[in-house]
Parts: sequence; C-alpha cells; structure tokens
Amino acid sequence: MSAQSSLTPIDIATLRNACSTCSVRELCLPAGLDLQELAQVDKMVNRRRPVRRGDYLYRAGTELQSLYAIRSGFIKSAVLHEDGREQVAGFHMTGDLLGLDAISAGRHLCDAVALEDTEVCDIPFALLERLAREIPSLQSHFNRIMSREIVRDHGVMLLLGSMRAEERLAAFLLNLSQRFATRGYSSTEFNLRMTREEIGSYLGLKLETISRVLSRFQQEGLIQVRNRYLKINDADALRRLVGHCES
Amino acid sequence: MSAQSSLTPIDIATLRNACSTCSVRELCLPAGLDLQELAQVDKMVNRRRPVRRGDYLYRAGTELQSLYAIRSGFIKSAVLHEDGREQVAGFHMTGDLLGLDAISAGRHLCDAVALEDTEVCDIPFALLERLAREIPSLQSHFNRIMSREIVRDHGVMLLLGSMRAEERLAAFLLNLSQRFATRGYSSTEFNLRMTREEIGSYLGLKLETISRVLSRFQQEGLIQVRNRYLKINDADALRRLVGHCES
DNA sequence: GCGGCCTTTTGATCCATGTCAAGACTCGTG
DNA sequence: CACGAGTCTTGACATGGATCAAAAGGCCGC
Repeated sequence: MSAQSSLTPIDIATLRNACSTCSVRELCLPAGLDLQELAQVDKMVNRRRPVRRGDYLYRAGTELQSLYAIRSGFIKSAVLHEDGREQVAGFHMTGDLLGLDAISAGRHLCDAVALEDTEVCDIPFALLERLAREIPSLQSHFNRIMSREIVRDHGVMLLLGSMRAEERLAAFLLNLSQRFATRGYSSTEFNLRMTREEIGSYLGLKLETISRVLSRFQQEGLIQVRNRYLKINDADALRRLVGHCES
Repeated sequence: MSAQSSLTPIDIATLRNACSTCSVRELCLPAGLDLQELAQVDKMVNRRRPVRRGDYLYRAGTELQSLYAIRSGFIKSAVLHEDGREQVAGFHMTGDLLGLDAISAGRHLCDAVALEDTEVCDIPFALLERLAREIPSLQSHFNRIMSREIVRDHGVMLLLGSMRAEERLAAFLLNLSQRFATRGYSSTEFNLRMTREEIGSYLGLKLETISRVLSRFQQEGLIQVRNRYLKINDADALRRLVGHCES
C-alpha cells in the first residue's frame, strides 16, 4: 500500500485540527480504548461528508481511499455482474462501516449508493492501519468487524441458498426490525428505504414476488404495509416462519 | 480476548522449538516480509495436524483457538440452520486460511469437515494478533486476506441471488478449475472431492439438478464426467454460459 | 469377493417463483 | 395543479427446478 508509507505525523496533526464533530463514540470502531486512544481515533474519523439520495458514496473500480462510517442515513451496496445484472449485497445504516471489501484489491468492487440523504465519516484507510498499529485494541476490534462482515455474508448465503421466498422476506424484515431497535428506533414500525426491486435483488427474488409476499403477510395479519411504511404486528409469527419450516 | 493476554514470550519460544516442517512460504500469509520476519511467522505456523476424511477440523460453537492453513487436502465449511438444514459456505484447498468467521464472536460459527485426508497448520490466533502487531506488513496482509474472504462471499451471493442453475454450475466448475491451476494441478482434469449434494448445497440447488446439469453439459460436449472424475473440454463455452445470458 | 449402504442417474410430475401485462398509485417537477 | 416517470399491486400464464420414485453403480468392511 503506497499511500500508507507516504503518511507523516503531520498528516495526523492536520487531521486533528480539522473538524471533530463526528464523534467516533457512536460509530462502530471503538471498543476498550482508553480515553487518550479514543481521542486519537476520534480525530482520525473526522472528515464529514454528506451524500444525497441517489448519489454514489463510491463506485466499483475506484481506488480505496477511505472506509466510511455511516453517521445517519441509509446506503445500499451492490455488486455488478459484467452483463449488467446487479446484486444488492447489503443495506447499511447508522454505525455501519463500509468499504471493507475494497481492502483486498485496494480498489472498490461494489457500488455504494445512498437511498436517503446520508452523512458519512471518512476514515482514511492508511491512517486507520497506522493507528491500529499503535493501538492494539483498535486493531483487534477492526479484525472483529471484518469477521462480523464475513459472518453476515454467510447468513445471507444461507438465506439465498436454502430458504423459500416467505422465509427470506420474514428473515429480512426481522433483521431490519432488529437493527432499527439497536439504534433506538421502533422495532415494529418503520419506513423501508428501498424499493421492492432492491429488496428482491438482495433476497434473490423478483419485485413481484416481494410485493405478493408482503400482501400475503398483511392478509394474514402479520404486518401492515402501505408503500414504504411497514408495521410488524406479529414478530413471533415471522420468527416461526424463518425458524423451522418443512424438510 | 483473554487468551491473548495470557501469552508470554515463553510461549513463542516454545513454539519456535517445535517442529518447523510446515513452511509458511507456501501458505497464504506471507507477503513482503523480510527474512527475519518470515522466520518468525514460520515458527508460529508450525503445529501440524492431520485431519482424516470425514473428521471435523472444528465445529460450530467451539471456542476459537487457532486459524488453520490447509497444507494439503480438501475441506468444506458449512453453516447450519437451527432446523438442521445445512448450507455449505465454501470448499477450501491447499493454502486457504480457515476460521476467519470465528474472530467476531471468539467462537466458531460453522463446521469444517475434511472431504479427503488433509493436513492443516494450526495458527494460534492470539499469537497471530501479537505477531501482526510487531510486523506491520503481516497485519496488512492479514487485513487483505479477511477482505478477500468478503469479496469471495459477495461473489457467492451474486451467484445465488441472480444466476440460473446452469450458470451457477458453470461458474463453480470454472472456479474449481482455476484454483487447481493456481496450485499447479491440471485446470482441465481433476476429481471432485465433494458429493453432488454438497455441490448442490453450496449452489443453492438440489443434488438431482446438479446431476442433470452435469449430464447436459456432457451431452453438449462441454465436459466429461464419470462419478467424481471431471474433465473440462470447453472452458470458453462455460465462460460464455456464465458471462452474459438473458435479461 | 460379497453384501449393504451410499451416491448417482434418470424419468414423471408438481409447484414456487418468474414472466408478461395492465392498471393504480405516488411523488417530484414544471 | 397536472403531468409523467417511477413504483407498486394484482392477475394470468409459463417454466425452472424441486420432489418423488426406481434402479443402477461404486465403495467399504467383513
């Protein structure tokens, strides 16, 4: 990584003096750092950037400069097939860290698009590596974040590989619900930020199927949907749907 | 990570004196290390372990002690659903590094089973973290390995989410072929180490479908199959199958 | 070298999801 | 406020892959 060796202490000092409104405390990185270390990290994660709905945070093929921590908003990442097919690889919200897949090649391999007005913090990757070298617990935490992403992906593979449409959608809704809850929002009532088509892409289904299954769930009283608005009436029933099922 | 803090220099010395037949040069870790560093890493990756066909390298739920580098052989990893369904998450061969998903929780989340007699090198994770702290380029390389795993998973998601049976299988065969080639084996002729059912699980298809599509490929002259033996006659045709296809 | 179990193949049929199509609704913009 | 593009719903129909079933083949332990 050539960018790495070109960093001097001055760069860090420069960053320290920059705006520091983007407290890293709320983000995903810190864990077990002492106050001084935390302050260091805090300074690193400071360049704020607004991304408007529909804008790209980054595109496949561009060089990896920074990872991005979402401060607010909603972002989808998508892998693109040569022939134009796109596969939504994930939906990301406040506190999520984006761009991990770019570390391997030093180049982004998927697109990241804001689904609503969003604010992210740049985390210059070279700086992160450098700081992680000085703060072992930061490195350790970063390892866990990468690993967690792998675990998440395995979950999606399980879903795509062995669940039927109803189960997939139920799992998806529960997952969204839980992530909203973690962030202090209602776990039962929220607005979907993505289209049926995007949900379908993520779940390996067509948009009509998403629409139909949502309607069925509603008929059965499990949820209420109206456009992007969604209310979960019977989370347990959804859980039962995912949990067991046939063979 | 409690195991980490309990390591003393003595542990490392102990490991250094242990068998050192498992040269790390051939494994996936080293990259840009000087000779001395390489030797250090070499000493860490030294406990050899044979795993016989059918045996578990590790099981979901067990504590993460080591990552494992495959020296020879073939291993499948599988995520299990509560209800017993299993999803094969990957097939791993010489040089691959296993166990990355366990870092997040400190506990393995999938099973790893040898599909043929296999030899692995233990890489005590606590030791790896410690050494990576001393050797920045090792840490950097480890980050890239984790990221590469994420990229691989995204590829599988694309495959599961948006390809049809023929495309999936073609992609699978090409991938296997390429990995054998990288390791100095024939890219056109090899033995499948896994059952049709395991291929099916990995690709989100049933074993009958795998069998049928293989037969079809054979009829069309793209490949020859007989049980586990497989020969690729027309790799380009396979690539064409994966590449474009309809809408 | 035999018997039994596991794996594979292949056929017949079924069903979940895709495809195509039409119309309604929503929202941003002129 | 009306228009148009994008999104969503719903129906009718098509189809890829699943399921069920049977038989053949391979492999291992005895």
